[in-house]
Amino acid sequence: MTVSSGRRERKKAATRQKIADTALRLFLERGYEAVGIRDVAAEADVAVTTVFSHFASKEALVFEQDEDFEHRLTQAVTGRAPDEPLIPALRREIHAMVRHCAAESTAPTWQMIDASPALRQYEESMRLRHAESVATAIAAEFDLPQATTACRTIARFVVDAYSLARSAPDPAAAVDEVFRMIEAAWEVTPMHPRLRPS
Amino acid sequence: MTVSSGRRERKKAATRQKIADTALRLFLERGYEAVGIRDVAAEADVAVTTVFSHFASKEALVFEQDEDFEHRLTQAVTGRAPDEPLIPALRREIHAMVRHCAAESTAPTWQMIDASPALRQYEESMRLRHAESVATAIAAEFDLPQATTACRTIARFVVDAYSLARSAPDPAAAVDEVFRMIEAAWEVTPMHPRLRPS
DNA sequence: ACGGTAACACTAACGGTTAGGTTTTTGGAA
DNA sequence: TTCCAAAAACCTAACCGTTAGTGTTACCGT
Repeated sequence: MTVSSGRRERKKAATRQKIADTALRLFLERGYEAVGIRDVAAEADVAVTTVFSHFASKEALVFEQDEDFEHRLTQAVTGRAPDEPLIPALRREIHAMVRHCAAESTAPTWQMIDASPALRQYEESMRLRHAESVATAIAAEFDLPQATTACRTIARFVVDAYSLARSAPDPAAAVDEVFRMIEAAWEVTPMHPRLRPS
Repeated sequence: MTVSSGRRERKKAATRQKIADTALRLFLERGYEAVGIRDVAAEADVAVTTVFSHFASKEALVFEQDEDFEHRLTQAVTGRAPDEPLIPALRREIHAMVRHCAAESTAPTWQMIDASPALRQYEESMRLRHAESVATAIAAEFDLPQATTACRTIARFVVDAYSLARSAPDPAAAVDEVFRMIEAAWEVTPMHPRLRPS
């Protein structure tokens, strides 16, 4: 029933992937703004409406698999070692994300993103959505019924760290610098267990 | 020469204002997405191209005068009393801005903004631009040649405070809560004069 | 084999935005 | 006053992302 075992789903996934691959290739070849949705659809040999049935917008084509960064962040919160404090766990994950953006294979894509205001704006609002998820995960971690202002603030600061680091001359050092500040902010929070022994 | 006496500029400003007023009125009457640029232009009795020569986008019509929030923030940094510390000055200004959004007269506009994803996204990226200006102002205040990561981080946190407070149940309390965290972050920054006696 | 439904296609449009080129208004100089 | 250059506004026609409406095909469970 739910496991409607797979040719249909495989074909759907294949179509989606073909669209994403084609789009990214064209964007890198000719530049993001120089390529229209109609170009992508034609080159991928699908209808324009099919493109939009797989991706919510032109920008979403670029951030195809990056939507799972949200999952990695919430996972860093809920799935960390039992004794690992929250902030260092988040720092590790942000470090990994920043490193990934600078990696050989993905670097041209990120340069393209940095060069396009539309893409930068899309990424920022994507990160804001992610921050809300992180806030919820933090709240759950501390048995709060819902995300408090402190949760949401820490989450926001964490995605800020990513954003600030990416545009810094030394991204890794910037992550550490921002996280020193986040750690300090965290310590004046009701959630910080500074009064609880072990 | 530069003072090319004012009728031209006054007329231009008047046109701009008429467009902005008409747009806001229509948006509030019929809803933001239900009103097209062509409607605004017709009602303001100008051409569509004239609208776009005064405003960069449809969203910009709503944030007409809010561009000067940027000025108020940088002013809070550079124009504060000689002995007033940086963070409290910024907190005062954010408090004022949040209060302004909840004011009787502007409340419907802000409700409209909250109801429209396009407007919320536009506002967020506007605030990010503002954060960069604030970062530059902070850097100048500490005789830095350019904005460091710490400057940019504090600036980002400050605009986060605004954003988080606006969506909190008690905005004023939220500003204070977030600023307690910002203050803590500020104190672990190289710029904090904790080692300098008076 | 069959009926339902998910995926895809096609056409046509909508709405924000811009390019092109023209007309009107304005400020200042002859 | 008269005339000119520049600014402001206009008009038309499109471009491009996006969506609605309406089929058509391919797959899945029965």
